[in-house]
Amino acid sequence: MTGSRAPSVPGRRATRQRTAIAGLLDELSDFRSAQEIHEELRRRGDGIGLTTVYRTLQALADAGEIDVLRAGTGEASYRRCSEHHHHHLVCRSCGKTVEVEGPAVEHWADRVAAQHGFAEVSHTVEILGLCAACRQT
Amino acid sequence: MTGSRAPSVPGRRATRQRTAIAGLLDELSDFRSAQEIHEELRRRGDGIGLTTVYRTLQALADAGEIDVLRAGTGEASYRRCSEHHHHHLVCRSCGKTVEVEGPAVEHWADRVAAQHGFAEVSHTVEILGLCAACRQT
DNA sequence: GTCGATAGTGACACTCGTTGTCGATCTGTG
DNA sequence: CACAGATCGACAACGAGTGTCACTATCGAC
Repeated sequence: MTGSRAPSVPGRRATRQRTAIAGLLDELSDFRSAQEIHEELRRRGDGIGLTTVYRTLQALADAGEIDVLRAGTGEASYRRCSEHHHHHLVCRSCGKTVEVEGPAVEHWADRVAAQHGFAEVSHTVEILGLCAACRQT
Repeated sequence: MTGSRAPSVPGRRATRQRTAIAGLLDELSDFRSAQEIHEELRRRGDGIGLTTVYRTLQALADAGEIDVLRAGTGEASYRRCSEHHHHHLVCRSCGKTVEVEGPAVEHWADRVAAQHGFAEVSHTVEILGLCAACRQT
């Protein structure tokens, strides 16, 4: 349960806009684009600029507070995630997201990279599929 | 006349431009963006339009003849690859690319997806690192 | 070989996500 | 409270990629 904490991480100051974005991210559980977040905030009456949303999301991502997912078009989506290393299982229809772990995958990636003389290894693993609910229809 | 194979896959006709693009892809072993391919062809004297390069690469990708990799910015890179399912180990400095296989990863992805009720599963796995040569410097 | 239908080409305008600019505004501090 | 500097946001700019459409090259038919 998230009681209260400092929702500002971007730079340092706590502003109305940053609080609003952080709050919305806490509510949402699936990946949302910057534009969607901007729209939702405006719908709620929070006057906020698109530029600010972009900058704040990027800062949060840089700080590791939220995860970024780049869709096929290169459009970025954001989501508040748990802190430990994990990957995502995303429904390609409704966007439902499940965090998954795979120690075996981590080891495999490191091993393969080492075999080819690569160091400072990072990796991206995303699984796309159709969730049970979306298949029903 | 028709001593060589048919390098055209996009639509059906074999044109000078398509032959040039296919030929260049055969030479290169690392991922290149559409713009880089366009520049290189022009440098060689092949008069070719950027639009045509984009369309041809996309058609080749749709036909499964080449692989697409989307960098952080969403910029797409293309590369002629082997036909069987594989993933890439890419040097983040020089772009050197190695094809790798990981049956364990495939199974893991399918299993995890099934556990959460997901079907029609696809996945992306890319490993980024610094190759031996780039570390030396 | 040459004709003609038509797939293909490419200069250009345009979309769209994202970033840069810069004066106005707000925050935390002294 | 006053102030320096962080932050905001309207707008312009950017860059990858796509749509348009008149012109051109390919290739099957003859």
